[in-house]
Amino acid sequence: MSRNRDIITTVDVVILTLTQDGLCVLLTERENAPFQCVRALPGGFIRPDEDKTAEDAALRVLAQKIGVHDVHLEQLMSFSGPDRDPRGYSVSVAHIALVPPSVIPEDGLLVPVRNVHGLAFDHDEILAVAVERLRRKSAYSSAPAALIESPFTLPELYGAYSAILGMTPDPSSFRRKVLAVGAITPTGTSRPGGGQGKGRGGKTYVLPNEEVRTFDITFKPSVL
Amino acid sequence: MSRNRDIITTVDVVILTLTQDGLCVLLTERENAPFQCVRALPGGFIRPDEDKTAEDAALRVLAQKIGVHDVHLEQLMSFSGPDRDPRGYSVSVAHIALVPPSVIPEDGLLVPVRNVHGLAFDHDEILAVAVERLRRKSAYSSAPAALIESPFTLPELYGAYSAILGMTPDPSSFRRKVLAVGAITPTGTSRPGGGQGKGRGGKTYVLPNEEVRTFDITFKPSVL
DNA sequence: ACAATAGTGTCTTTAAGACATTATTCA
DNA sequence: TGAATAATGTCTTAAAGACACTATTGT
Repeated sequence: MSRNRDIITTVDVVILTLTQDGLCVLLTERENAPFQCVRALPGGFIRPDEDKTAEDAALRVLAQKIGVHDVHLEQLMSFSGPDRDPRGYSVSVAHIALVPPSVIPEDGLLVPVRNVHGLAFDHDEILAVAVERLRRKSAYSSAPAALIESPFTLPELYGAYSAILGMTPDPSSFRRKVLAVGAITPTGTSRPGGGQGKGRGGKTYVLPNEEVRTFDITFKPSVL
Repeated sequence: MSRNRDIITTVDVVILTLTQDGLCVLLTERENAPFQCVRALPGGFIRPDEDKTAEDAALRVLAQKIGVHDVHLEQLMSFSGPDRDPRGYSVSVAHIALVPPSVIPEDGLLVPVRNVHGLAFDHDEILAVAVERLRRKSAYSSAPAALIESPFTLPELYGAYSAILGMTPDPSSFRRKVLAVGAITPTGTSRPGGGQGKGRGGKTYVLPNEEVRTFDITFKPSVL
């Protein structure tokens, strides 16, 4: 009979970013059993004498295993059960991080989420929950701004929303709403040369306090 | 040096309901150390050989310790650290349940949340997070309907929203929105005698599928 | 009949969708 | 100068707030 203290406690992190290939997740290839050589979310054991909290454990794992530092983590949810880890009954506290592509290390295994399947453990499910959470949150917050380089132009931000929501809000309404609600703050400077180096340049913005703001309302698909 | 498997894994449940005294939480008085005789949220160890998941553990604890059955649980978040439980480093997966008063056992320790303080462990904090979550969710969902007896009349539901949001939306707009969005379904029957046995009776409604629905929009305070 | 509560109708106001128009930059 | 993109303006439409009004029930 297994005792409570035989339960394995771990953390996993879903690091999401947005590239030309759409929404991507940072994965690792497992070096050891179980699931050796299989792709997985970055994660590891909680070390009681090193980690004050599960979030600390997640930050430590990111720094040690994949060289990602100083990211804002949010707790996603916990996953538990006897079968999710072959080593035994486990509880994993999953976290989510929204980062711009520049935070991803050069040698990082960044994969478009639509191509991800067959991850180790129950990481396919964790990823699905994370993506679902991001999509929901994007409809009523500035979350997509956290996935792109800062500062950014309004058309760039619009593109991020469109990519994540899978729809195109009316550009004019989009501007009005995002600016009215104070979700982003102008830097005062402009970027020459538009997105692809063509056309008019755009004013740039940043997230105030690097923080994602929530709105009162939800973006709906435009008819166009 | 402590090993990962020395971590204690538990569940805690915040059972919320709405009475004449406002939002209330169901507590227990601890029978054993630590925190003997101190009030706490219902909770207990995850038993790997009995509980398939943390949620199962929470349901088992509710059934065994306080005689609450068949409630819908939602995961709140996990709390972890070396100091939250004097027995050692612990991870607790906290859950939240929204129930009508009738689900609370006769001998249950039901306390208005505004009077709650000095709970065992970090349960004050867990309760605060749960209440915050309920308040947020109430602004864009039918969550308050889960806290009152079903079926209910529209004025009763309106009262639930007002109590939880701490504001009074315009009653007319409230009706329009709640009905338009299909958040509640009419039973076809009416209740005689109004709320306090006076005045006109009201049509009654239930949550479709007993499920809380989310809206696209947010209730704002009316000027009145 | 009257008091009390439930429910409806409609005017005003706000804000979103649609889309034409103007502005700026680079080749 | 023209192509490409950024930004603004304005008309229409949908929906929320305000609030007067009607409806139903119990005493």
